[in-house]
This record gives sequence, C-alpha cells and structure tokens, in this order.
Amino acid sequence: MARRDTRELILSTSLQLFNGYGEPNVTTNHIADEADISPGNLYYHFRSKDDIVIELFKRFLSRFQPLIGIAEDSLTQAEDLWFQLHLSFEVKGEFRFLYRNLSDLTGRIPDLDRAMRGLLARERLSAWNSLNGLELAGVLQIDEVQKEMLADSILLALTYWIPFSELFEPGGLDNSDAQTRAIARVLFSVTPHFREPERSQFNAIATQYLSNSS
Amino acid sequence: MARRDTRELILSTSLQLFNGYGEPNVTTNHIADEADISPGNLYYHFRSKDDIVIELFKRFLSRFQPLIGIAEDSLTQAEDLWFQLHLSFEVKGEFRFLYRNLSDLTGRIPDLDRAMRGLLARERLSAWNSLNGLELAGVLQIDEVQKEMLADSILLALTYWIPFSELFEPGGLDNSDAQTRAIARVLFSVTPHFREPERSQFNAIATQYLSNSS
DNA sequence: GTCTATATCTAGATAGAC
DNA sequence: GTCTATCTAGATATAGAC
Repeated sequence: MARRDTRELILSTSLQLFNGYGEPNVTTNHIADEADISPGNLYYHFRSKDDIVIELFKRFLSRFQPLIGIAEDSLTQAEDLWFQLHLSFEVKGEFRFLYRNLSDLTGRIPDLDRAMRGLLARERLSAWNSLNGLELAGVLQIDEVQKEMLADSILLALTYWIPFSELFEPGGLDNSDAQTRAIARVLFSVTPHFREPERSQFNAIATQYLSNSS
Repeated sequence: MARRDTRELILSTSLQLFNGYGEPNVTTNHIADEADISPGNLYYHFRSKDDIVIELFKRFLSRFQPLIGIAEDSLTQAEDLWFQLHLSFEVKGEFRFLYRNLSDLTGRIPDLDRAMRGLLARERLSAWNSLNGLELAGVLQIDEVQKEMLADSILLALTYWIPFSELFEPGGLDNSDAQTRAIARVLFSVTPHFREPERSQFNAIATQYLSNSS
C-alpha cells in the first residue's frame, strides 16, 4: 500500500476509535489491529501515539478555523447564526474525542496545549464579535460587563456541550435532535438581551427549528 | 498508627494529588510515597485505586447533597442564591478531580456512573426548582420550553466551569475572583428573564459582588 | 498494620528480517 | 512499507515476613 494511504488509514481508524471509546482507552495496538496492520507498521508512520493525536488536531483545525473566521463581518441574521453554530457542532462532533478529554490531552501534549489555547481565544473573540455586531445593529442591549460574561458562557457551552450530552445519551450529539437542542440553548442564552420585536422574532424562529426536529 | 488514621491519610493524600495532577496521572505508588507508607499498606486499606475514588466520591456527596436539597423551599432572595452557589462551587472545588475527568471516571467505574447520573438529575431538579420558585413569586417571566433549556444550561455551567477555568488559569477556581466571576455568569444567565424592577436590582447586586472581589 | 519483595499485566515503542 | 518478535517502563495488585 502506498505510504500515504496507510497513513490516512491509521488516522481515520484512530479517529473512529478515539471518538468511540475515548482516547485514553484506545491503545496503539488496538488501532493497528482495527486497521489490519502491524504495530510496527504504525510506528513506521508515526513517531508516537501523541503524534497521531496532534495530526488529528491539525485536521480538525483546518476544518474548524474557517467557521469562526467569518464572524468578523457581523452576523446579524438569526438564520446565519443558527447555520454557523450548526456547522461548528458538526465539525466538533467529528473530532469529539478532543473535547471529551480536553484537560488531559492539553496537560500531556504541550503543542496541543498552545494550539488549543489559541483556538479557544479566537473562538471567544468570534463569539464576542457576533455579540458586538448585534449590539451595533441595535438588536442587542447589554452592558460591557455582561457582554464579556456572556461571551464566556457561550464559549463554555461550545466547548463542553458534547461531553455533557454524552453523559446522558450514549452517542451524544450524534443524535441530531440533541444537537439542535444544544444550539437552541446557546441561542436562548442570547435572545433575552434582544430588544423587541427582534426578541420575539428570534425566539419564534428558534422554537420553530426545535419543533421541526423533535 | 490506628487503622482509621492511615485510611484517612490515604484518602486525604489521594484527594490532594488527584486534584493537583489529575486522577489518571496519579498512581497508587505516588499516593503511598506521598503519604509515607508502603504500597502494600495502601492495598491493605483499599481493594483498588477505584475504591479510593469511590470513597472520595461518597465524601463529596455527603458534603454536596445538603446544598441542593434546600432549594425546594423556593429561594427568591438574590443573596440566598448567591450564597448557595458559592457553597456549591466551594465544595466542588475541593473535589475538583471528579469534574476534571468526569467522562473517564464514569466510563470506568459503574457505581460512580450511577451515582453521578443521579446526582446530576437531582442538581438539575434543584436548579429547575429555583427557577420555578422565582416564576411563582412573579419575578421570572419565561415560557416552559425556555425554562427547561435554562435549567440545562445552568447544569452545564455548574458541571464544567471548574475544568473550563483551569484551562486558562492554573489552579482554576482556587482563585476566588475567578470563582466569583463564574457564579456571576450563572446568575447573569437568569436575570435577563426577570421583570423590572427585580432585574435591575439583581444585576446591581451581582455587579457589586463582582467589584468587591476584583 | 505495616513492610519488602515480587508477580502480573499492559502500555508505548524499537530492532531487524523480509 | 510491512512484518514478527521483543524490549522497556510503569502500573495495579498480591504474598508472606515482621
């Protein structure tokens, strides 16, 4: 098999196993076994298990990064925000093992720690930009202190809703209803700060999405 | 040393190390070493490492459980809610290793999984009861769907704010300013649903707490 | 109750033949 | 590039003397 193919096979197999069983519970032998290659071969393509994790994180970054860049030109449309959140959850779901063991992975792998801190900072900025855009558009009424805190709350939700949901339902946000509800909860944390009539409009839209899904 | 003393020493040493380095990174040998006893002695007092975790969880439960019971008789006073949240964060902080590796611990230890699920369910009910009390008192204006979602959001925050804060500042909520801000963010997710004048009053109180701390 | 010594197992990782 | 065989380290846990 070509060099590149086996490498890709190892990566996709690892991702699947990590997501399914949690990264700490998946050994390099499991990966090799599942990919139908030898343990030695795996270590021909990757220096270490952490190397696989890092490469998967890079793949995640290249998919996720574009999604939080667009927020700069303020998203004032409810549908746009909804759509952006939906894409974000989708991509994070594909790499959910990263969020399930966030503390341990960053504690163990310095490179990942730096990269993840940077990502979280940019994601927070993206959330703040969205709030700011809504404020400038006159839709959002909120003081500076609360805007900062709301940005933190949103970041917390975006970071931990996947493992949180997995505590209750196995598979977590694979269930697309659960995902829709997760997004709705994020949006409903913002709409109370809207002035009328946008508040009611926005709530109505969110409620409609909700009823369509369940 | 008396049987009971050594057992307690193992528990307190374990708790300290688990909180400091994360449970997966602390071995039974580390614990024995730090407690100045032999590894064999540790296993005289505990069947397994998981047994230590379970016992620590029981201690946590006995401290935490009373805090979420009192919410039944509706807490309509801002100061009461603030105080209750403060106590909750305090106790969780003392056992923060449980929340740092929640998924892995529950995935590995069935007894803990059951107990933690039950606890989360009761904690959510407690949050819901508080919201309901505020609604019955006429302070909170919110529809049923949003009330359910808000309860979920609060539970998420109460569950993950400790590991979340540790991502940014080592020690996390040991820093009491960070803890105060975390509580403020939870409260600020509720106050937007208040009617006036309670909304302004409540926000003013929270803002005052904030400025006193930082 | 506590120790030392050790068994057992499993993980990540390497060596060298093909 | 891939395999088989193996090394090494470190973790949980046990045995048996004191």
